[in-house]
Amino acid sequence: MKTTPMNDDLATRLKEQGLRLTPQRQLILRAVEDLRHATPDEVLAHVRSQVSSVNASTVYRTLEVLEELGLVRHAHLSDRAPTYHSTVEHEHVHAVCRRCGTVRSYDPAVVQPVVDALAADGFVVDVGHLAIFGECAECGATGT
Amino acid sequence: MKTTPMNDDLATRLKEQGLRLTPQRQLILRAVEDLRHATPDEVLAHVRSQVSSVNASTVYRTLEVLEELGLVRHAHLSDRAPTYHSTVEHEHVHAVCRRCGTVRSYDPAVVQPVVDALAADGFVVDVGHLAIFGECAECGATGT
DNA sequence: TTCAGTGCAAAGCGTTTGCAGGGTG
DNA sequence: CACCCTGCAAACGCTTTGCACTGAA
Repeated sequence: MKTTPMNDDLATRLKEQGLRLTPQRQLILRAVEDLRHATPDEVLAHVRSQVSSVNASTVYRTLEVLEELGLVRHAHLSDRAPTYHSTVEHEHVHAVCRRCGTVRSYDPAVVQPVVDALAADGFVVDVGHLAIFGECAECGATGT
Repeated sequence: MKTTPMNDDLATRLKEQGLRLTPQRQLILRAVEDLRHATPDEVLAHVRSQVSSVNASTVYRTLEVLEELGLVRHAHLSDRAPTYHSTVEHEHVHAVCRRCGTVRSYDPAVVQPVVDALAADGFVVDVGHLAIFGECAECGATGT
């Protein structure tokens, strides 16, 4: 198994928690990074394309661990499965077109006014989790 | 069955679409209004507390119809079931504390800057669907 | 050698669907 | 009296869980 910066990070954080470094955990983290935005199912498929026989429950359990370690994050970009992405990328806000399903990423600065407004109330917004639904330019232009 | 303004609205809109006014549809719409924010399951329980034997599938099908008619809306305030609310109330944005689960409603004005920013991109935000996750003042003050 | 991690299978939860009977318009 | 709507039951998609075995440290 090759060593990458992210892998070192994984190994370190796992050790801190008394957890173990396994091939599955490395592969699943790599899959999330490669796919950029992926559901557990897509992660499973990606991992299986490299190594046979990885179980779905392992993917779910691993994504949970990786999220606790702060290496991945998830957001709900559809009514169905959640979407995971690596925290190596910059934090971003998702805008999802409900008509065509396209996901656009925006800089967190876009929602800063909202964050500030709610902060006045003592509410701390989890920007990375934010999903904004609506209709994109292409779909809107096409008319209804 | 009593007649209310909302019920008249329901009857009218159903007729426009060639659909039928049934006791179930009236009860389910009323339940959503009474509960303010409710999952399909909670709506079902509420309706059943008044009339026995209403089926879950009827609730799902009816909520879908009511949403198409523009009488109710839904947002995803948890990782599980969606939450429905009546459109009689003013449109509002939801802020959900991930720690205690409390849902706070905010005026859409709070997110206007975001709406404007994305509008510059041709993206039309569905404000009513928006759910902002984070941590509320009480939970934040308590420390981690 | 220990105990965290895995695969497997079954169950869980929320939701959808096919069908036949029932009630609205 | 046509046909929309309902209840029922089964199936569905995604996720979680219990258990015994495996393998990392």
